Amino acid sequence: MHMKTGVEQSVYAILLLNMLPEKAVLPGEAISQQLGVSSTYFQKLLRKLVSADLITSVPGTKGGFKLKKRIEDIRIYDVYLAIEGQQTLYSSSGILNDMLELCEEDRCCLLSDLMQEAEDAWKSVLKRETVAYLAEEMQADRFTHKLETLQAWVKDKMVV
Amino acid sequence: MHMKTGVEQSVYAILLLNMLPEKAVLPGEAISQQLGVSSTYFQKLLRKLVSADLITSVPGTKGGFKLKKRIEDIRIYDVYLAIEGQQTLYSSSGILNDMLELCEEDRCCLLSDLMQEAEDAWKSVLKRETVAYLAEEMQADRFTHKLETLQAWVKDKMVV
DNA sequence: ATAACCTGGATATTCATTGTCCGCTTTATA
DNA sequence: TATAAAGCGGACAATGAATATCCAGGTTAT
Repeated sequence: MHMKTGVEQSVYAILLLNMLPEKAVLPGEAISQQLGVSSTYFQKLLRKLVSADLITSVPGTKGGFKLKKRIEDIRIYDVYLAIEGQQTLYSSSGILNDMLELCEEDRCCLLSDLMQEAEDAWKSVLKRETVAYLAEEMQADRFTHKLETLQAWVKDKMVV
Repeated sequence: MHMKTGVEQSVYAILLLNMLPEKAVLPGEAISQQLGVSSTYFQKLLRKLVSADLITSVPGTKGGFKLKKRIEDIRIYDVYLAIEGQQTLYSSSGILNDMLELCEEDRCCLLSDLMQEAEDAWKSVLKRETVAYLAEEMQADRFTHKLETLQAWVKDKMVV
């Protein structure tokens, strides 16, 4: 039981895209390189973010990706949902139904309600904070110099 | 990101063992059959429950498994921990460290704190209820007849 | 002594995740 | 208008964790 690495990667990709000036885009290849992840695979994750309306893509020369929403409007949960999808953390395998030989209408799982409640509690934390919250955290003093380097890199790699 | 099926299986195994009279044990083979799962694999899960001090095993002829704790003292979280272990739901892959070229002492992940909080919220629900709570749920009227059948099966398969 | 059970290690299988590849469309620019 | 650079989507391969099997040991009742 472990969260996909794509969620973390996507969050940082969004923080990168947030450094872009208006109208500019960043090619997927560049993003992948900066994150240090497989570019062909990360393109697939980027498309999931596009499908979830978190970012937009521009095809063609001078194409790339940019934010569709402001980071204040992107909850961590939105990123999780875009990458991992709707599947629940727990799903019954129906053991009890077999053990008690329950008919269709009586089918149940003693754990489902509790697990659902636990999952809701988990999600509620991810729904509480947005990516903007992380951007603020990144403004810590000890990072300022490093951040400037990163912003310079973005200016170098961005197009239009 | 999905919980192992072994957690659900283990919970129902514990409920089965709870039907045993004092001193009696139930062979692992019988348990697996009742749950409808691979017996050789489930033996491994049973040993995890033994390591976690939730159940005890008796080797030799007339051997088997029985509860070590009362189900009132077994939290759902205990079962989860026994099967899935201590690993956290989220662990940083250190992307930010690479992006900002942070030295050892500055290493950090913006997501870690939030994810830890979410996980704690999730765990707190699993820590709240015990297996006894599930046993009560199972007492629902519509199950009474089926439960008697199950208890008869336990009496048939138990030893000593 | 034997049979029935648990134990622990080595190993195989399965499956979701991760990663690659290719042909396609779109668009800036020469 | 041709070319190059980018995203799109599907087919496919590699990886690794979860699941499953097997076997050579221990233990204990009969």
